[in-house]
Amino acid sequence: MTLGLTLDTSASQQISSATLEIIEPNDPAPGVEGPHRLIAGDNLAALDALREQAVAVHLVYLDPPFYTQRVHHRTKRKRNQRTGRLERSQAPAFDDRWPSLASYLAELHKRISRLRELLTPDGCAIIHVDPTTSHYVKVMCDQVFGPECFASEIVWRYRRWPAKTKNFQRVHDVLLRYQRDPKQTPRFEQLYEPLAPSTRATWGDTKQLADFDSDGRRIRSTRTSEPSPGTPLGDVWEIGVIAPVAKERTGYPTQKPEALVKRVVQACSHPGDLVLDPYLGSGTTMVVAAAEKRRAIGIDCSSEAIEVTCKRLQDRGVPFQHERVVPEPA
Amino acid sequence: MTLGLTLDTSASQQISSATLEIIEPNDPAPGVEGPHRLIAGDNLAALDALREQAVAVHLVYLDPPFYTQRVHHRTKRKRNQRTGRLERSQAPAFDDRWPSLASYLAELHKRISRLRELLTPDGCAIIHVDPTTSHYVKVMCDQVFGPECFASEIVWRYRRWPAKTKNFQRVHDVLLRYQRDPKQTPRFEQLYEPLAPSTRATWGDTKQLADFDSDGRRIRSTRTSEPSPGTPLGDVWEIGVIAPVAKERTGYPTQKPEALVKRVVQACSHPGDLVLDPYLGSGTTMVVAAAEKRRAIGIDCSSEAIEVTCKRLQDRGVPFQHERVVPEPA
DNA sequence: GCAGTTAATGAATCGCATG
DNA sequence: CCATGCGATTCATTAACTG
Repeated sequence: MTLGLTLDTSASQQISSATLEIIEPNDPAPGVEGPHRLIAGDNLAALDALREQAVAVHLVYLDPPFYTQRVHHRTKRKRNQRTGRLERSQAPAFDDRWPSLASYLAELHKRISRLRELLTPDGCAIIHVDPTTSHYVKVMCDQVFGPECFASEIVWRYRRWPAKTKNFQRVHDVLLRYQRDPKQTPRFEQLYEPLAPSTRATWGDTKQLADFDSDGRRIRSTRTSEPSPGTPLGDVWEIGVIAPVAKERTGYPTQKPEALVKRVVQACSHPGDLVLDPYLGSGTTMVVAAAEKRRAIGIDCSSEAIEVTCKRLQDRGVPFQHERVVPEPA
Repeated sequence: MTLGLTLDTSASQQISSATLEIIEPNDPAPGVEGPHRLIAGDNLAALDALREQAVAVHLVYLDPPFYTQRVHHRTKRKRNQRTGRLERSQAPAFDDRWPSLASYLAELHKRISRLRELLTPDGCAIIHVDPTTSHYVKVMCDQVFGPECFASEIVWRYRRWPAKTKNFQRVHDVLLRYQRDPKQTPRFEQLYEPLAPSTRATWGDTKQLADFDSDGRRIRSTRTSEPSPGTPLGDVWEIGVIAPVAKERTGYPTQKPEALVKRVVQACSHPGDLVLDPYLGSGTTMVVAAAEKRRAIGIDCSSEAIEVTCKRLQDRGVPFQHERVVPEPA
């Protein structure tokens, strides 16, 4: 028995020779290495072009389609001038239908193989999936990175309306984190979360100190007066989904909360670093990277995605360079 | 590329012909179908023997070794009579070292294939793993049950002493739930968890009701006066690990909290049902099943496990039948 | 201004109607 | 009869409004 399925990855190695054409240039701020780049077009070709440009990224966050076998739509709202009523229109944003799980994984494999090569040795990639595909994606990623490069399975726990089902409500997504080189000290900024209520009740808000007797045996810990920053952040994150009426909501489907991406960016990169998102969607990664003083490259083939992101970056006053993938004739 | 690894499962089909010998019989309580059964010996042979007996179980919970590549020890505490000091001794409990991940999965595959056949059509199996092996185990289980039988990835989130690492703290385990037959209405008892604070603040403790106007358009929801039981239980469970000094602690390694197993038992079985645990360990499943008025079968090959469980059941006044696997000469 | 109240609505799943 | 689609369900959350 082979585990599950066989992927044809022979095509994974063929490098395309597309180039990136600058539609609207933008000069980086003084002292910064380059501008934010928004790239419209196929991410596979774009990644090859970035390799040609010897781009080195510190963090990749990718939120690929989840193998839902559905087309996802963008919702636009408009107030009807005559009636004064809010009206909604729908436009297809991306197509998540696949012939098979194997074909889905094969396409993802190509992208992840290339992403890996763009990473700095201390960089990492974070792949956002859901618990119906996460296991297959993890096994596939172990092949790309090596199992020893697997760093974390992060669980994003959210709250939402209940579904009518004789099963436990599905209320989590999964983020797989891989390091490029496990021998390097990873680029990692320690974040903290609040102490558990039981800990605060017993120990207050100051650090505990483990104590040992003369035989090296553990004895009762002592309270210190040094304030505790909280407990080091775990791999289960409770962050709300974007509320239906929140200002943050763009109408782009599958939009992820800024709070989630912000945590990824803060923990896995430093200010000035380069962050890449090859499935940009509504542009959350670029918005967050800019706010956190990182430099961002975002890629998406959906014109709806590019439109939403452009608008969002402009609204925030984030300057960026707009580019386009140009396939090279063979 | 094949995904990860190839398992030799040809041996999985060979059914052994072991029998179960009753060491100490026990009559079931009146009106109950049979006694709790504690079976010492290899679980593979025991499962074959249970099949011979046409045993049908409603729920399987299994907590197999996690592929830690270590031997795990039981800690015994004793007060030294002369010095009055607490002294700890260690005895090997189980060996979790494997030649390869493939061999680990192959052994688990054999057990899970047999477990599946013992399940009632509306029954389910819950496999407790950790996030370093869960993905491979899920892919393997998809082969045994069929991917459409996968019901839930349950995340057990616990709190513990932080480790010093340049990574997110690992604070979760994974429980994979599979149904025997997805066309059957699953045996599932709806449990609830408290409403989110924001919901209570806005809506109070009563149910909301969606409203629609005459055109079928959504209008504002109304408050009802019917009290809400809470929100249907999700697939992320926050349950504390057993504290190092808790009464519940037996000294057996990898012991799981009763609260965790209780939730599994309450949600996935009814009173009077038969619950099976082929990696019994400290006996938590039998203790919880008995307390929840379910009937239990526990199997373990470790004499330390059997000893701990016997003591624990006796301390709780739970009567049980003690049996032993007797390999049949070929 | 601030706090408390009210309004608006996403989207998972089941069950039933429809083709 | 099987596939498809739509209606019903109902927490969770923030924005807007009100006193």
